[in-house]
Amino acid sequence: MDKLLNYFKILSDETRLRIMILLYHREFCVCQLCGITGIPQPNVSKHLAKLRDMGFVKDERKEQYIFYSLNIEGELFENILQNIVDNVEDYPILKKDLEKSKAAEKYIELANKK
Amino acid sequence: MDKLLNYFKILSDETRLRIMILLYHREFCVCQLCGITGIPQPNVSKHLAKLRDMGFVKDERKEQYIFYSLNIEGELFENILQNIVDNVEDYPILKKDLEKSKAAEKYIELANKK
DNA sequence: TAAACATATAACCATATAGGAATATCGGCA
DNA sequence: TGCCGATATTCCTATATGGTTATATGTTTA
Repeated sequence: MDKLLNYFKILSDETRLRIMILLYHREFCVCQLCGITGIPQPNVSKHLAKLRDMGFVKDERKEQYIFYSLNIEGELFENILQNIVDNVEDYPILKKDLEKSKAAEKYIELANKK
Repeated sequence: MDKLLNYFKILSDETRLRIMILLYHREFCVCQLCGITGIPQPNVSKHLAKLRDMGFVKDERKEQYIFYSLNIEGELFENILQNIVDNVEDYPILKKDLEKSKAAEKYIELANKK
């Protein structure tokens, strides 16, 4: 039951929901998530750590970057995320995130050049 | 988006999830919810008030009792509740609640006789 | 109208949580 | 090895949340 409650707790915070929806599409590194969402880096890292501890994402280092990806099993959770994505027109913040995520490489290059 | 976040916030608390799953089956009055779940009455009332304020349940007085019922629109939310019910074997607390709810009238009579 | 019951509210406490700012760690590269 | 960028962690604060206990409100009935 705790797992179930944790599902919902995770999704009940706007920052985490934004991250989860992005990761539902593909993996991103921390600086990409920061660039896309505009959320400060320590904040993103802290939420990712919580998501990792709860088993909802996994991380993998690639060179200097650490990429996070979803690590979910069970249809309920996937159905929820899919439904949100299907109705993304109703959630402007999520829609903008997804649009910006199409140029996600940019947020790596920018970080490198600064 | 707030509505969506509220969905998940509501479901991320065990007490509220138990209440919601019960109300997903049919309406109950406060004392029935207390009797079935064993949760203290002020506690149940407070959660119901929050659910009502958020628009997820509605109340209707019938004689001395106030009955609460679900007031949800949209497939996402119903699908979530349905999925939980379909897998109720995984959640012993919810299963026990539902079993006790079959004799829900008992908790009205008991209250009356005490 | 007074008593009994159903429900709601208030006061209080403990805990959890999220964000911001500063700093620490860690890996790659000059 | 020492610097730099990427990420993690710590400290602090403000706020929200849930439970418990006591009390208030409202309805029925005798």
